[in-house]
Amino acid sequence: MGNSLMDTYVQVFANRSVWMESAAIEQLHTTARNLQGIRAAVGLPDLHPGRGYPVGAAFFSTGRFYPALVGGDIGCGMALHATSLRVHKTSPSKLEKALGVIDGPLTEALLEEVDMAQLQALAQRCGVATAEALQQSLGTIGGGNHFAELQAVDTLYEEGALDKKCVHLMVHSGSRGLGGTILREHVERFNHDGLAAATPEARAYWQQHEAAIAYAQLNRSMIARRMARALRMELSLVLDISHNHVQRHEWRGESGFLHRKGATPADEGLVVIPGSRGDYSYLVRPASERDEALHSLAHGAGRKWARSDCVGRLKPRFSLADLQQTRFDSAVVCADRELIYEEAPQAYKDVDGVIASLQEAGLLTLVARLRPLLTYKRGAMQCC
DNA sequence: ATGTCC
Repeated sequence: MGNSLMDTYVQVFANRSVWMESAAIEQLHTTARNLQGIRAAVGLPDLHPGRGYPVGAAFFSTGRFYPALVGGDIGCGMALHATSLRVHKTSPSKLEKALGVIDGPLTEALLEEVDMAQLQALAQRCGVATAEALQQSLGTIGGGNHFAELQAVDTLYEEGALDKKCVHLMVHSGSRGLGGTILREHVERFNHDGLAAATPEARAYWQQHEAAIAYAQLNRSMIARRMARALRMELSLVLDISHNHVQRHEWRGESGFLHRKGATPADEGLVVIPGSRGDYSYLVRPASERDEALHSLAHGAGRKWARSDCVGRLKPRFSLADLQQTRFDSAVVCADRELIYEEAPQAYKDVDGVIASLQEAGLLTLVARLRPLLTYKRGAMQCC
């Protein structure tokens, strides 16, 4: 039983310059066809194949929603902070030295800043983790495409949008183990069938999902605060936006559910679209009135190569030292030899093509371009 | 993606 092709809107937003895997397009169509109640599926230009469902996509459904479509990293997103550090007073090597290792659990001093009652309440609401477990991974970046990056404002397209003198901090992380546990327990009970709206099961998932969203946001905030402490800088939050979630949503007169799987909301104000760790990131203004891309934008450059192909493709050409610096002379801290190959700029699409695609479709205007000074992926303690 | 899988 599938959805009628006539009633299902499927659209990919990418110009000819963007690397696009046919497997990802197939996943988009298969998902739109096979999950009951899907009315619209949109591929953003960072679209790439995922485990069954594509990443860089948004799906609108009525009557049911699909936790498996959100995936394991519920609440994953981007935060951007302005800092009190002056660009001209610092350098990648200074930053790297001052930062040290920030992978492990938070220290006592930082934990004092955490609202333990909030953590307790989150643990209670999600029902699958203790407050102690949540505290253990709080303030940790994680693996995969997650990172924290200190950046300089390279170009301002909107005058006064950011202070060019200030270093900015971008954090990409999520709910760590919590979201994965919620998804695993859900799939054990319901497979990939999704949940009918307004049932007790739907309400139960919704509560866990809300807890994971809040935990992911708190996690990003604590990552920023531990970096602020190490670098003796003040923070001022510019934005914090999740790109993995499901929301109640109205689309073209129907009310239903909007799933974003690596898709940034276009209806929550300014957002950031990061490039690879050796590329620019963009602060953009979404065209919030436009509905043809399901009120969503790309959440990054998008992978070009599968993780499993990266070491084989890049090791003959690039040493570890090559990958620890970039064309901008920024530093990449990543003590995990496999991860640094998987996350090499070559493994990602060109972010300028991704941005241009969205710009040409009238889905955004540029606000600022940010250039990496130091990207923190994973320090020495955790690896091997 | 992963208090991750070998």
